[in-house]
Amino acid sequence: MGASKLDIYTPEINDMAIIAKVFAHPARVAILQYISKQEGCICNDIVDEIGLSQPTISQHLQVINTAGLLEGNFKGKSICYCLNVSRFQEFQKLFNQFFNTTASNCC
Amino acid sequence: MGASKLDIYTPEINDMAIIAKVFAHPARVAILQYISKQEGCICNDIVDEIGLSQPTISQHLQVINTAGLLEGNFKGKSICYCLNVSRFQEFQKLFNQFFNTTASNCC
DNA sequence: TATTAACATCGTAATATTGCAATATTACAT
DNA sequence: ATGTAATATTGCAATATTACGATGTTAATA
Repeated sequence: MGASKLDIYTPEINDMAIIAKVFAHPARVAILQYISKQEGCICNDIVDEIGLSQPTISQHLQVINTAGLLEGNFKGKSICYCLNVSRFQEFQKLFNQFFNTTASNCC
Repeated sequence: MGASKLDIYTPEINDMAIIAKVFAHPARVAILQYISKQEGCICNDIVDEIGLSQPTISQHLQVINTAGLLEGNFKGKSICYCLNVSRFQEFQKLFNQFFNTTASNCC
C-alpha cells in the first residue's frame, strides 16, 4: 500500500486535499510568502532566501505552478515568477467554504 | 534525505504547513466532514462510511486529534468523537491570515 | 468472571515526498 | 558561434505516509 485510495472520495474532497497539499510543506509556504513580497521574482533569489538547493526549490516551484498559483514571464535567463492572485483567492474561497460548511453540532 | 528541513523556517511557516497537512489527505477531509454532520460520532460508523480499514481510520483520527481538532468522550466501548469547533475556527483564521497577508503586487 | 464489541497499537509492505549532486537545457551576451 | 548565468531534469538515497492484517486493550454486558 502507501498510495492513497482516491476513488472512494468525492471530487470535492479530493480537490480539497490536493489544494491543502500545496501548503503542507514549509518550503512552499515560505516561497509563496516571499514571492508575494517581491515585485517580480527571480528563482535564484529564492534559493538564497530559503536555504535549500536550486533543484529542490525548482521542484517545489513546480508543485506550486501545477496548482496554478504562478504566472509571469517563464522565458529567459531570469525568470519572473509571480503569484496568480485570482487563483490564490479561489483557493481561499474553497478553504473558507470547507471550514464554513464543516460546522459542528454535538458534544 | 526525505525529511523536511524544519529548522530553516520561522515557527509561523512551520505551523502553517503542519496545519495544512491535516487537510492534505482526502480521508481526513472526509472524516472531518462526516463528524461535523453527526450529533456525536462512533468510529465504527466512520469505518463503514469512508471505506478504509479500522486501523487506517484510527490512524487518521490520531492525526486529526493531535492537531487538537477532536473533543468528546474518549473512554468507553463506543467513543464519541466530536469536532473541536473553536480550534477548527482558529485554523480557519490562520489560513485566512496567511491568504490575506500573502498578496501580490507584481506582473 | 468470561465474553464481546469498539477502538488502539504493532509490524510490515508499498508508495510518496524530500533533498541534493550531476547534468541538461535555455536564452541572453559577447 | 561560444560562453555564461539561470533554471529544469535526472537519478538516487533517506525519510514519511498510507494502508491493512494481526494482535492488544478497554469497558460494558451476560
